Amino acid sequence: MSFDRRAVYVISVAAQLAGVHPQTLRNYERTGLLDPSRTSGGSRRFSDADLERLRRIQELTNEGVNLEGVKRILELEVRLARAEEAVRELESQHQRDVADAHRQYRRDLVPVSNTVAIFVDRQRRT
Amino acid sequence: MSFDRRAVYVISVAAQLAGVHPQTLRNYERTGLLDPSRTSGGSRRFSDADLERLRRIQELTNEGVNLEGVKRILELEVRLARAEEAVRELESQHQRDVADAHRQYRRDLVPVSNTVAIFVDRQRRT
DNA sequence: ACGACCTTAACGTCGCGTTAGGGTTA
DNA sequence: GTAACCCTAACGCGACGTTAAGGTCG
Repeated sequence: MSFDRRAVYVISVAAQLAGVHPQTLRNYERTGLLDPSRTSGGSRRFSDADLERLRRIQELTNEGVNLEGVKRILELEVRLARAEEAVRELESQHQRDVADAHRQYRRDLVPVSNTVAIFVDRQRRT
Repeated sequence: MSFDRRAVYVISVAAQLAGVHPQTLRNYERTGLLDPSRTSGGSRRFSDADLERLRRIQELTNEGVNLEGVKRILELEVRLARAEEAVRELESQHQRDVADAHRQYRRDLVPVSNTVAIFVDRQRRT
């Protein structure tokens, strides 16, 4: 569930872990689908995040989507996840804010209809 | 902005309007990308909605996305639009509900701290 | 009865995964 | 020094737009 953010896999290992030809990974980088970091010597190093993305790329290409399609789909999936997260966030915030509004009054308010006399001291108001 | 929902275009006209070979439209239907209605005689009839979708398909394929990718992208775009609409809807509903909560109390409640005496008639409560 | 529709199938191009060849890093 | 990395380029297969051939609707 939690990833090591460091880029640790050389291309052959990354390729093996994803069941892909190493040259395929170079192709993906060239077309902008992946962006692994590099050592000072110029070798690629893939992170867990790169691998996760790579596996999603594999799923999509195996299902017949070409690279241009994969690129757009991944972007749309990110945007969709953000929007759905925003919906969940708004829904819970809605609950809280409405409940707070009620609580604020229930704490120290009394319905006028339930009182026989009220004397308001407006001077004391801030 | 508003479309005629009726399917009125024969395949040659639809193809011409979208700048596409008629046979391409038959391919799109076969792969499930379009679903024009049919006359009793078996001829295809395309609606404005079909044409709108067709133009979006053209945009994507011209940009290098293959048909499987187009199919998924169109679906994701619908889901994204729905989610973003839900966000807007929740935001305005939030405003309304919180304001309503306040209004409900302001109409007939008075802060306890601003009164010098309250006599509650609990018998009258429903 | 002729033109536009229908279907299935063949052709051609292009994207992309793989392989090959030659040079550099560890 | 050898094994794995780097790059560019060529090969091969499959997807897809187009064309072709033959039959049916209006």
